Amino acid sequence: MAASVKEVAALAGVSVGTVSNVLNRPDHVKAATVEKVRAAIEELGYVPNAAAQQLRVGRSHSLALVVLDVSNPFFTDVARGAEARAEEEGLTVFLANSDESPEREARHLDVFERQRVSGVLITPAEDDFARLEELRRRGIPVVLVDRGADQPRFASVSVDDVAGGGLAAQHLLDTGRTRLAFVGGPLRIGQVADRFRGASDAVRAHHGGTIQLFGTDEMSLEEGRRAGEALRPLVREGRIDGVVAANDLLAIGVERAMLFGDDPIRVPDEVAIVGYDDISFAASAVVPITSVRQPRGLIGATAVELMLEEASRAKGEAPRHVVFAPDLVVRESTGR
Amino acid sequence: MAASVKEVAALAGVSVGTVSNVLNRPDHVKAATVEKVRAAIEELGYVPNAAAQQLRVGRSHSLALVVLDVSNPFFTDVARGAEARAEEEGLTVFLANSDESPEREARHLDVFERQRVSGVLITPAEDDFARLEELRRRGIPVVLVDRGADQPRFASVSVDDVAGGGLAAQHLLDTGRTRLAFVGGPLRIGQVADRFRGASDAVRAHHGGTIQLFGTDEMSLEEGRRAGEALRPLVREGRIDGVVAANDLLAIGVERAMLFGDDPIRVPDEVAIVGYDDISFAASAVVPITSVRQPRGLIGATAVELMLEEASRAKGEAPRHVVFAPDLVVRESTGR
DNA sequence: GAACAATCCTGAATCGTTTCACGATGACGT
DNA sequence: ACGTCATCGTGAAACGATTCAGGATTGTTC
Repeated sequence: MAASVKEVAALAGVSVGTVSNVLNRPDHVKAATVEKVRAAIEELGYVPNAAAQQLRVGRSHSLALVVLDVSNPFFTDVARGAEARAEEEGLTVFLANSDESPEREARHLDVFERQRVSGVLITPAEDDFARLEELRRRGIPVVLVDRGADQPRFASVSVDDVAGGGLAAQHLLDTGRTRLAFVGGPLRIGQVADRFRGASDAVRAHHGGTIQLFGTDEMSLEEGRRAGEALRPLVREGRIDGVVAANDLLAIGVERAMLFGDDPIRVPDEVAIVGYDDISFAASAVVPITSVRQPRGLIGATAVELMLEEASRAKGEAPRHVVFAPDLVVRESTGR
Repeated sequence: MAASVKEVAALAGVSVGTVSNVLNRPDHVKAATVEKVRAAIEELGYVPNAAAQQLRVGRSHSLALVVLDVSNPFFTDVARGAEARAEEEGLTVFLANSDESPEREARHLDVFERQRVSGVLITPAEDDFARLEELRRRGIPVVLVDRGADQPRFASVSVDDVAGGGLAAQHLLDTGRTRLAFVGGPLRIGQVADRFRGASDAVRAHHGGTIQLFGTDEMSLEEGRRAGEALRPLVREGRIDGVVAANDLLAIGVERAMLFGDDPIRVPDEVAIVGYDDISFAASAVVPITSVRQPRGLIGATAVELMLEEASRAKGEAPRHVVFAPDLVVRESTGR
């Protein structure tokens, strides 16, 4: 069906090798010949067969990005950053969604391994690195994304969640709130634990500050609302004046619980709220929410960077770990 | 680096043909041999090279899904549906994001054509079908997603937006609201125009109903809020008692404008609101919002179906168009 | 035990590209 | 006019899997 170099060569009256040269090193070929070949390519609508190229060259000009949830803006921004950086290298990014399912993740990895992608950037659904070890042993560079700063065996790029939690709490302390609540959970999620630790440390370092943990089962708007209801009386009694939420959905939920119902609690006057992730809904909440922002695009770009490094890393060298510092986007929910 | 059939064959003491047979038609091979080969595959960690397979077989067991925005839940659900259906056929779905940019779209299509994907499912960023025609001429089936029910030359799967607009308005009429407003725009977006037309038709068919258009520049929460502010006095004066929004973000914005500020307007008592798309935020709005839902997973699955049909469609047959009817999810924002 | 069939396996050809050693051509200096 | 160099182009080999005509082996039947 589709034309091949052979047909192009025949039409242009040259050999297949020359067609290939026109495509890959036009300067090695006389201008007139280049023109002839280009014309033939045009006429036949020739499109190189990636499979043949890859078979010959051994590598595919593509890399895989396996994320937990494509509909999460965090990951789509990471993907955008990765695509931009990859494009500079002439690499295509295949985006795959594991939906937090180890089975789906495994299926995707299988496909990508058969595809001989030149690297895998992944946020693993579980803490089981056996499959990834295997991939690496077989020569496919692996980079952990938003995970694994503590994994000596893999390169990784992540964000310092302890620092992020600290940033959120410190901001509240700096603006005069001293009786804080941390809303988030479950604590077995590393990110949540780190954010809580960072917040606690900041409060401990501040003379006279306190922080209470309000655990949640998941990081949803509904759970945030529930936690907010529980917080209401404490705020009324003056025992809580600032809330650090482990993500923005929780923060929005907490804010709603405060604002609604009879006897509304004013934000930020009676209670200030800080979220985490800086999703677009944080900025367009009823009272726009201050939030901790992660450098998402940069994370993606760096992951590609590390992947390239891994590809050429010497046996002895240790994989590199990049940890970014988050920053704070201040909005009305903590204003005065 | 990676092992090939040849090495597996050598280790198992058989020919390459036999290894291939073990992989593809195990029943043509003696059980004992199968065992030997399997063991060799295991030992070498052999993974078939997709490029070589594809080169030989001619087709790639993959298809492309090019969407306008991966972070839009509509498309991620479509993708999920497509993946599920594709998997049944042993096909892998490559998800690509055009970000509404024709250039990015073109780049992706180039890559996919080189990859010889067995089909392209796409929501085009523009109404320029030249590139898609070309793809099809070169033997790659193309299916338009959420577009092109009016394109005689391409198969398509979409949702009846006229019916959806009608559904929304009819529901308001049925629950006793007769003085409606339609919020949405710009009207040059086909979907918006269709939804408005559907709503208008329903109102016109209802004795004594009216509907006013409130145009917006985009379909965002902020624009919804703006429109809501403009609607407030009309609601107060009793000249509007129901709102049909062209999407859920607008509906949420309108709701906020009603609910907040001094002198809140009660939803649904004073004004009822219907959104469109049924995004998760619609259900978790302050007053959960009634919304028109599209069968997203089904759209994806059907797109794959049509792609398969296209692949085997005879020259004379016309491409098929599937149009789904949306349905209504009733929530408190239109309750009594 | 010869003839024949069934079963199992082999090995070469093939897909489309890139690569590379080497041949052809022409230009230049002497 | 001849050797020397560049410059261009050629054509075959290679990548790894699949396919298929046909060879080898085993089993069955009279």
